[in-house]
Amino acid sequence: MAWALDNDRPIYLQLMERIQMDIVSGNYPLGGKLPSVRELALDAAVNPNTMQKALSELERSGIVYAQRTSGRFITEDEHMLKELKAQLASEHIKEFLSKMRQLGLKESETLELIKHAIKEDN
Amino acid sequence: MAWALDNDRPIYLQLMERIQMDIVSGNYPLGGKLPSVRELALDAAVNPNTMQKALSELERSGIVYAQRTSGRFITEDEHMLKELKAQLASEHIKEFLSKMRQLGLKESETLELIKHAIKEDN
DNA sequence: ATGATTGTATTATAAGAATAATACAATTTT
DNA sequence: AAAATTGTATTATTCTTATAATACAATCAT
Repeated sequence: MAWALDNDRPIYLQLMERIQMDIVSGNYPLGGKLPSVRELALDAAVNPNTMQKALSELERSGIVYAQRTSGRFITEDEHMLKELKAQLASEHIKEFLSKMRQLGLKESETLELIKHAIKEDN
Repeated sequence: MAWALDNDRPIYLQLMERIQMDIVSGNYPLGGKLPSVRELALDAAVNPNTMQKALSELERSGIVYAQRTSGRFITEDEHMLKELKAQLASEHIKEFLSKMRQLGLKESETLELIKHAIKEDN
């Protein structure tokens, strides 16, 4: 699948989020090896330096770790990933509800719209 | 209220969204006059040029219009604002559901989380 | 009439982001 | 042993964004 990047935010941030998503959702296996910087950069149609930046930033959160010459691996800490997943979901919900509130929608209205959208979506 | 800008996206975009929100939600009255560029820039703690850019961009969508020396006004087209509001809500929902799906959550789970968050929120 | 306020335009500067083109040391693969 | 692959580092260039400091013409308020 294409990487669907937009120009409104720094690309390296979008790469971070995408990779984080793929890890948390199990798209990349627990403890497994990530594709190399260069390979990921090719996939995303992005400069290797930009991908490198995204990955090294991800390391600071501990979700991945690099081994200098054999590659970069996903954490084996399952608990950490579950926590992260819950945290990301919580942030999305909070942000979404805030936006809908700012639009002047009542929570009941928002709930109805969501239900409706879910039905349509299939 | 402070304008709560972050550094992850261009400021002028965030200003546009904020002002659009305030208009659509009725925070600024239909057909009313907006504060001047300089005043809004002061409120937002932003350079006047940046605010000017945000406002002139907003004009392209027709939601506001400028009168060269008397100020800038909100459209009187109530129907247009309602359409815009519905469109923004729809976009937020679509984006939100997409993110939750990427996280690996089922729609039923998402729905439950939303209900839970709404209860907590008060 | 005078002074203040309006949107708008111009020029300059600084910082961040992204790309490009290499390079290197360490390891793994052949 | 040689070649390929790994993460990482370096230097340069371009583009966008944001700020800064003014300036101007038209209108409004006094």
